Amino acid sequence: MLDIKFIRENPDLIKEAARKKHISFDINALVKIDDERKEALALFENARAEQNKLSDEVGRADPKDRAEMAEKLKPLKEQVQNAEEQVREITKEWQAQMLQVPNVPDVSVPEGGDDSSNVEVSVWGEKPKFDFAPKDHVELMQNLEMADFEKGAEVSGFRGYFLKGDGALLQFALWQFVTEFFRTKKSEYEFMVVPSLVRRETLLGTGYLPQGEDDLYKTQDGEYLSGTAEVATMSYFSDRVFSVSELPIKRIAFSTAFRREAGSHSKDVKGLFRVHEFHKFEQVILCEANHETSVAHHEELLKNAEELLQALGLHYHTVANCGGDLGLGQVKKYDIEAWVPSQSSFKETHSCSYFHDFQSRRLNIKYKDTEGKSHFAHSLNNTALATPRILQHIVENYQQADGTVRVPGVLVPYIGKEVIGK
RNA sequence: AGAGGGUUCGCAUAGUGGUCUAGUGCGCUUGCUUGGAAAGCAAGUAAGGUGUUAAAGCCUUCACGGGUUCGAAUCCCGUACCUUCUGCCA
Repeated sequence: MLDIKFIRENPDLIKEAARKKHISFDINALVKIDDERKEALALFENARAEQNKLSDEVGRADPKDRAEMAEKLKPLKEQVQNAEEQVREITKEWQAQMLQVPNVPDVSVPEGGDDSSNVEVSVWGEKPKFDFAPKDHVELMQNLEMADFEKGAEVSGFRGYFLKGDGALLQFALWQFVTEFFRTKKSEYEFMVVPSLVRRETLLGTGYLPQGEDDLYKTQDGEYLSGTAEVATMSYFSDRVFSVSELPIKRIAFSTAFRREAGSHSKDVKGLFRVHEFHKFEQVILCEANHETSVAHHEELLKNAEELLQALGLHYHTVANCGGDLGLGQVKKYDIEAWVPSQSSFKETHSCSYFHDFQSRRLNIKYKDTEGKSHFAHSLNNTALATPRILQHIVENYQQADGTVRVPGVLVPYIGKEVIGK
């Protein structure tokens, strides 16, 4: 959500934002309906003021005169009701359109319609060299009895999986590793375990709805299963007014995550990369409403994720996502993609975005500055670690000729062995 | 899941149809007082919209959404949430 005043004052910015994000949005229609809304509002407010005044007079009058006076006000009542109805209808349409307004992407966001236009901004590490044909993670993990995909599909459905034995242990090890990482090295991030079962408002607030309806599971009671801990974590702070001294607020939140993956039927159909149910540690920051502050925290979130991947010894690169690959509310996004030998390509492990006040307007998250003036906070988030996805990267990069898998050094203490499969 | 109770200005409360323009206490801010503080006294103490050079004014908000009425915090209906009891349950 953007400020309607800002939208009206900067129509060209909004048009340019829609173009760059490859979203169709008619700003003229919005301005027109906003004019109508103001007009209807003025009409209603004037009628209401008149009604308030006259009704008040009835109240002050001698009781025996009241009935007669009240009778005369009946036409006015009808007028007020009509005016109010008018406002209600226009506002409904106005709100629907306001939810479609794209946030303005940063000038540094590359042009492009989809992820093929994302631009590499940095690379870390090198491709592992194999003197044998590397296997994919499905084969490796099945051979090592770390996962069962057949039974997964049978029990859970398409994209279902079981982790077992060392596969399950590896996931737990990653959770412990990332927990220790934040506890000891990033202690300003407070831990949270947050719900995945969330109400519609939370998804509207974070910007996943109304556009992402198809990607979300919904319960028969009307709640949704969230696709990321960001949703509940951000919503935790909704309707709050912070003092500026409390900012920035940093959280590392864990939850199960659910995604329908509608429209991805032919993509990544095998294995752990794209599943319906997974777990994620998510970094979330709320900070002062200042572009430079947002950018600084964006870089910080990126760096945290990079430190984790470096500790795990995974070769990765970072891309700046192009306009068409940004969500409605995102100002800028970096994806981190780590190397997958079986596909000779980088595959996403992290997604790092900032939103300016797009989310906090919808969620009503404010703070008061030192002068007591209130502002909507800025928000940002980045994956810290998502499992089981990253198991693919680990087992493939750490595989050996005999089909065994070395355990990254930082995980050895949590698994109690250096090689899986011996 | 069923039955009951509840939701009011930061907190606690008052308020069952018309000066509620939401009272009071606490808290907070400022001033007076004081050597300084406390106490006391006084004043102030929400958010959003509209409007304006600025303001005044006006509108909305007593969980949310409808309704009744000239007029709703107050009456009616629905929903959400909290809570108690019962049921179920890891």
